Amino acid sequence: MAASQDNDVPVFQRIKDYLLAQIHAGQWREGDAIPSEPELARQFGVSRMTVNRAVRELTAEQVLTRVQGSGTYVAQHKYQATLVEIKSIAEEVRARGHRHRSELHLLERDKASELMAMPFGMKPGQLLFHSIIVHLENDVPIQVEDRWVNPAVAPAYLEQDFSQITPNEYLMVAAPLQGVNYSIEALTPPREIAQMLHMAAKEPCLVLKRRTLSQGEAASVATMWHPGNRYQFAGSF
Amino acid sequence: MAASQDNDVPVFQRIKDYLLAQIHAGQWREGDAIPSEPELARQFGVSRMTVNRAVRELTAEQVLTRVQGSGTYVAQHKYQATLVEIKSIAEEVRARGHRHRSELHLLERDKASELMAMPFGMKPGQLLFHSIIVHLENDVPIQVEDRWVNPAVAPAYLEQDFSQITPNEYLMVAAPLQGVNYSIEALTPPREIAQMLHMAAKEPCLVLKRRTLSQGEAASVATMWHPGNRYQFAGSF
DNA sequence: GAGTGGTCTAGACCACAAT
DNA sequence: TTGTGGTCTAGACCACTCC
Repeated sequence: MAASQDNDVPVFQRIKDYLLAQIHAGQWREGDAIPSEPELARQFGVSRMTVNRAVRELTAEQVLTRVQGSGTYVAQHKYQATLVEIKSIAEEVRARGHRHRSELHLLERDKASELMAMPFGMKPGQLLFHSIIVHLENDVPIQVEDRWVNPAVAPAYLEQDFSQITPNEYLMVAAPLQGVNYSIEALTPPREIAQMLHMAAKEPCLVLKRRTLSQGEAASVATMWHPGNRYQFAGSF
Repeated sequence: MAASQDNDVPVFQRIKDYLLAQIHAGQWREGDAIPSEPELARQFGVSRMTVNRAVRELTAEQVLTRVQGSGTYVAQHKYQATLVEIKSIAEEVRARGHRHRSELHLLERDKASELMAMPFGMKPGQLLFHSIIVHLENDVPIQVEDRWVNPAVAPAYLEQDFSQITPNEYLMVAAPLQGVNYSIEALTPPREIAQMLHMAAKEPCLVLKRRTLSQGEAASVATMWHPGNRYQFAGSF
C-alpha cells in the first residue's frame, strides 16, 4: 500500500498537513527555517506554485512567517482565540493545528449557592450539575472551565464522557441555544485555579463568564479562566 | 494618466480592492452573483489564476462565498458581537448616567519604535502622533488610552482639543473606518499605568489593543488599559 | 552572485451546476 | 452541453537577503 492515500485531498492541502505535522512533532521548532519552496517542490514532485499556495496559506494562518530573500520560519506560537463565538475550545485548538486534551477535575450534583442561584433564576439549595475541566493545548493548560448546568435542560449531563466531548459541544446538541450573556474581566486567580493553570502567583487571568439560555431558561453558567501571559481573545472585521 | 496607478500594488490585490469597492458602494448586494473568473480575467486583462487568487482570498475572509459549478456570491454580513464595537468611552459612561471627564497626559509627535512601526507597516524612526489620555467615570479613572496615529490619515490630530472630543470620536470623522483588528488580554500594568489608574500594585489590568484601518492603511493603534477590579466588557446576543 | 520568496502567465484537466 | 469553480503545471521575471 505504501503511503499513497490519493484520497481526493488536494496536493497543496497534503503539503500543509505535512508541514503542520513536522511542527507538531517537534521536528521544526519556533524560529526554525523550513525547507525552501524549490526544495519542497522537489520533495513532493510538484510545481513550485503548489508549494507556494500551501506555504502562503499557513503564513496567513500565522503558523509560519516569511522573509523575502531569506526564508520561511516557524512562527512564534500565539494562543489566540476568536473571542465570543460560541465555539468549542477543542475545535479552536485543533483549528490552530494543535493537540487538545482535557482533564476532568470534578463532575457532580451540587446545591446552588446564593450567588449561583441568581443567574439561574432559582432559589439557593436547588440542585445543579457542576463540572470543572482543564483544557490543554499541546499539553499546556490554557483554560479552566468551571461550569454549572441546569438539570432541567440537560438531564444527562453527568453521564457524558468529557474526555471525548467538551461540555460546550454537548450542550450545543442537547440544548439548542437561544441567547448568551457574557462578560470579560481581568482577575487575580484563586490559588486552586492558578495551580491548575500552572501559573506563577499573582499573575493575572483573563476571565470569560458566559450564561447561555435555552428553552426559555438559563441552561448553563460557565466561568472560564485563562492564563494572561499565554492566552488572548482576538478578532477582526 | 487615467487610473493606471502602477503603484507596486500587486494585480491580485487591485482586484480584491475593486471587488470590495463594488460591494461597499452597493453595486453588488448580499447574495448577488459577481462576475465569473474568466470574465474578471478578461476585464483586467490578466490570467485566470490571478483572478482566482483574489477571489479565493476574499472567500477565505468571508466576504464572498463560492459554489462550484454555480458562481461566486457576496456573503451575508456577519453581525458581530457588541464587544468590540467602536464606541466612544465617553458615550458609554454617559449612557450609564455617569459623568465622563478626561485628562490629557501627552500629545506629541514621536518616532516610531521598531515595535510600533510594524503594525503601521512603516520603518522605525518615521514620525507618528502619540497621545496618552486618562478617562474618568465620576472622577474615578477607568481607562488609560495610549494611542499612536498615522499622520497621513489624520494630519490635524495634534490640533484637536481632547477635553472636548475623544480621539476615537475624532478619528471616526477624520478617517472613515475600513477595518479593525483587536485583542483582549489580562496583563500586569507597568508602574506608570497603575499610577494613572490609581491601582494597587500587582492588580491585573484588562487590556484592549485595537488597530484601525482607513484608506487602505493603518490609521491608529491604541492600547487601552482598564483596572481589572472595576471594569469589564460585557454583552449579549 | 546565489538563493529566497512574490507574483504572474497561458495553458490544462477535473467536478459540479444549470439548462 | 455549457459555464462555473478547484486545482495544477512549468515555466518566467522581479525584489530582496546573505555571503
